[in-house]
Amino acid sequence: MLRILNSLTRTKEDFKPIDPAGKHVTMYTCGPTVYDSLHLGHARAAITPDIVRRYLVYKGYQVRYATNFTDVDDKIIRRAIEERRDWRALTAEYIDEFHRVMLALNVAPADVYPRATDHIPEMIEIVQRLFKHGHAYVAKDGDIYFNIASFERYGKLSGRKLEEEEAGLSGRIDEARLAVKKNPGDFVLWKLLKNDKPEIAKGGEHVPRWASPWGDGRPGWHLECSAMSQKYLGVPFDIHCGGKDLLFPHHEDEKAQTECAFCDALGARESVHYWVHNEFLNAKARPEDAKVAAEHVDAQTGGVKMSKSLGNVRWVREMIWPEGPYDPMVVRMLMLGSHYRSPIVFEPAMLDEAAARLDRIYNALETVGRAIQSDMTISWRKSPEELALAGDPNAMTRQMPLLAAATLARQNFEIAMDDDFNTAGALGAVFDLITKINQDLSRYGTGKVPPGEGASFHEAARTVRRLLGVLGIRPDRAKGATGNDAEKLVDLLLYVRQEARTAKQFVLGDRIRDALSALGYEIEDLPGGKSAAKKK
RNA sequence: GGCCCCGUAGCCAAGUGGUAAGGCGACGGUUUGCAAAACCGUUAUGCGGCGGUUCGAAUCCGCCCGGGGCCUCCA
Repeated sequence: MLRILNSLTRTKEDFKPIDPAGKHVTMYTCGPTVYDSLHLGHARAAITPDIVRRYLVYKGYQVRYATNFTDVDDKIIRRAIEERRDWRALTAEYIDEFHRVMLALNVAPADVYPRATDHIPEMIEIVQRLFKHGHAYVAKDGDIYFNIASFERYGKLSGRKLEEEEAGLSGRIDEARLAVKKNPGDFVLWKLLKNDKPEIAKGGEHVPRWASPWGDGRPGWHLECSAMSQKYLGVPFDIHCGGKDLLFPHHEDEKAQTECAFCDALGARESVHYWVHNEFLNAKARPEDAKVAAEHVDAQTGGVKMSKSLGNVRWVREMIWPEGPYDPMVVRMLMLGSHYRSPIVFEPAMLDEAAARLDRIYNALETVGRAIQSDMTISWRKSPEELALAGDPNAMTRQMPLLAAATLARQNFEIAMDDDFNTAGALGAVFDLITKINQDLSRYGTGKVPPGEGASFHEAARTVRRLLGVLGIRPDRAKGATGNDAEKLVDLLLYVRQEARTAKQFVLGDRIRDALSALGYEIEDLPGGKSAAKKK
C-alpha cells in the first residue's frame, strides 16, 4: 500500500484515488515562472513529481498529469522592460528551454502544459464566482481581493492561524496596500493596471493587460492554478505537487479560491486530496561568488540559498550535456540519493559521486549484456523459471539465488517506494541486486556465462532496467555530447590499439590509452582482446 | 515574534520501538601485460549532548547545543 506524507494533515496517509474504480489518478504541479533559465532547484521540483507519477504508473494507475507555466508575473514584466523585449517572446524562450531540459532529464511529458495567459477568461469566471459567494471584494483602490476571513478553513494547509499571521506581519508589510484591504492577509485576485508599481506602470507595451468587468489589468498569481487545475483535472483532484516555498501563501490561497469558487459542487470537501511538497536544494557558496556575503553562509554546512541576488545559482544547462560536463542522468541520480522532503546542500563534488553511482549501474548492465549475448537459450517468450529449468539441473541450482535476488530487489524497492517515495531506499535495493549480479558474474573469469546459464542474468538485468525506469533513469549509458565523427575516430584508435596489443606492443597501446584518457575517454579492455571507450 | 523541519562513519544517505540499508572515498588482497571494471576484506559497540520512559531507544518524552525553512508573488 502506497503511503504519502500529506502536507494538509502532516501525516502519512494511505493513498486512495478519488476514482471509485481506483484506476485513474489526477495530478497537478506548479510549474516555473518563465523569466529565466532553470536552476538545480527547478530540476528537483520537476523530478519529484516525475517520480511520483512514474511510481503510480508502475503501480498500475492511469495518471492524468498537468503542469503549468506562469507566464504573467511582475518578474517577467520587469525583465521584458529591462531587455526591451516583448514579454511573449521572453516567456516563449524559457518555456522552450524548460522543455529541452526536461527532455534531457528524462522527465516524462505532462498530458497538458497550460499557460496562465491562455486562461484569462477562466480566471475571470472564478473571480465572478467568488463575488457571487461573497468571498471577493473591490478594494478602495479598485483592485479585487479575496477576503480570507470569509473562508473558515483558511490556514489549514500551511498550519497558520489568522491572528498569528497578523502578529507576525507587523512592520513588514506595505502600509499603503494594507490600508485598502480588509485583512492584512487578503490577496489580490485582479490587479488594475493603474495600481501597478511605478516601474511597471511606465512599462508601456511591455506590460500585459486584459479587459475584465473590473477594468484593464491582470490576474493575481494564485488564480491561474485554481483555473487550470479545475479545467484540466476537475475539482477535486488527487495529488498536488510543488516546492515547499509554495505552501504558503500560494497553495493556501489557491486552495481557498478553488474551494470557495466551487463550493456548490464541493461541499465541505477538500479540493486536493494529497499535497506533496519537495524540499529545497541549496547551493554551497563558491569562492568566486563574490556577492555571497558572509552573513548568508551557514557556518557549519556552508550552505547558502540558491538565489540570483547572491550570485550562486547553478543553472541546469551549465551542468549537463551538451553545454556542461555531466550526463543529465547524473543530475537525476543526485536527486534520487536523498528523500524529496530532505534539504540538499549542493556542492559540485556531489555530481561526481552521483556519476560514480551511475557508472556502477551501467558497468554491471553492460558486462551482463556482453556475458550473455551468445547464450541462445534466452528467449523473451519464456519465464526465467522455465529457462532455468531448461538447462541441466546443476545450472538451474546455480541460477536460483540470482533469480531470488531479483525478486527480493523488486520487493524491497516497492517497500521503500510505498513509504512516501523513498527513492534512496529504493536505490539501495537496486544496488543490492547489482552487487549480486557482479558477484555471480565474477564466477566466470572469461567474461562469458556458459550457454544455458544466462537466463538468471538476463532476468536480473531486466529487473534492474525496469526499476531504473521507475526512477526515471535511462537504463542505457548515453553516448555523450560528442559528434559522430569523434566517435568514429575513437573507434579507429581503439582498433589500432587492439592491433598493437595483439602484437604485444604495449608501450604504443598505453600511449593511445593515455592520450584518449586525456581527451576524456576512459578505456576498458574486455575479455577477448577488444576494448570499450566511455566518455568520462 | 509565530509556525515548521533537521543533526546517523572521512563524505552523501536510508532507517521513527527489536539491536545501524546502500553509495562515494580510503586502505589491504584477488584478477589484469599494465590498467579499467569486478570480486573479497577492513573503514559507526554507536546515531549532536545530558537526562527520562521501556525488557529493549537512532527511533518516544524533557531540557540543552548546533543548523535550516516559511511568515504577500521564490521550485
